[in-house]
Amino acid sequence: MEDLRDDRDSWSSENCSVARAMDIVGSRSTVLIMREALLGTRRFDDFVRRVGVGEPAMAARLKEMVAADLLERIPYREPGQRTRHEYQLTRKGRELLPVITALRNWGDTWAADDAGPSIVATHHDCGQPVRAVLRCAAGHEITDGDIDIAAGPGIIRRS
Amino acid sequence: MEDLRDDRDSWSSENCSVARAMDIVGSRSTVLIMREALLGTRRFDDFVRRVGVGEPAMAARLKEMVAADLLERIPYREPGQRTRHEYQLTRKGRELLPVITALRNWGDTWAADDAGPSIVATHHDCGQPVRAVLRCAAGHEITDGDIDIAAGPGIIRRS
DNA sequence: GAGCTGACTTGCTCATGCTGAAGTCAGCGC
DNA sequence: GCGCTGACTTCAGCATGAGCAAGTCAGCTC
Repeated sequence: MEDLRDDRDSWSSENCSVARAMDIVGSRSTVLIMREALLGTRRFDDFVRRVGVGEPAMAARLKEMVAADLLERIPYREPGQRTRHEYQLTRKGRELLPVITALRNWGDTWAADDAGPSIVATHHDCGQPVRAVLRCAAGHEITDGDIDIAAGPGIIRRS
Repeated sequence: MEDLRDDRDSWSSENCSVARAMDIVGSRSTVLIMREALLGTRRFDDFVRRVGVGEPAMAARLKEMVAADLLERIPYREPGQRTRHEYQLTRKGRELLPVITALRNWGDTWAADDAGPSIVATHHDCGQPVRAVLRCAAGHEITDGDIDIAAGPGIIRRS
């Protein structure tokens, strides 16, 4: 199969999944909210405190994220309390875990302070640290540079 | 080992690798420049055309990325041409491949148009598609939710 | 030495994201 | 039925990012 990189100008990146993903989760606060949500945070004021963003910004971000179907706004009720709403991850949101993990791995390696990473994700079954790695469908792990770029069905060729 | 999520308020996210990574590669255009760089683009005007961002913004972004050590500005000379500069990925930049790949996978699943993805990364050796997956150091693949959060050496406990 | 081209820079304007302070609003506890 | 609390909203105001148009600058070609 041809490697598309050999003729990068023959195709456009109009239909680019990376760009589309960035349009949805491209802002710093959205990513940090996802980090918190993946760590289990659900309530408005916890998000505000833990992400370190102001209330107006948080309200706006959460509204966007519910509209984008990353979070779901669900009513709940603790005994003796009135009904409130919490923000739960949808499947679409939960599937950002590899993205956040890859970002955390990279930050641990290239942007951590001397003390090292503050948190480590570990495999529940064996306790070993978890990382985002590249793997092909045949099960081979990818080491630097073993990748070709092939055309997918949604490619838009330039005239 | 305790799961930190059980007491999320006992530690702060001051020293957060995700936030630090976002401070460096958090903007849409930076990510799209990384996409292009990982696809092999090196020259200023190619970046401008392929990323679809204006020249002033591109010049500013590239300068930032060189300062952040994601790219290196290297002089080169084609025969009959004068000396120019190209932008080559550093190791720090190349190691963002899992992040971009995870983002592309997610975009393919959740934000692609009906035609499907426009490009597919394949393993050079076997031709199978490549994905970013979570794996622990013992080699187990992580399926949804098998993750604990443990304290790392850089954790900052709240007083 | 005039023109061309690639790689920027400058200047201006618009849009977005965030901040801080203050206000609103809905119920449960009393 | 008054106050409290959690969850917001409203209102300036600032900083950043991006767009477009135009200008600059170096050095190779002719």
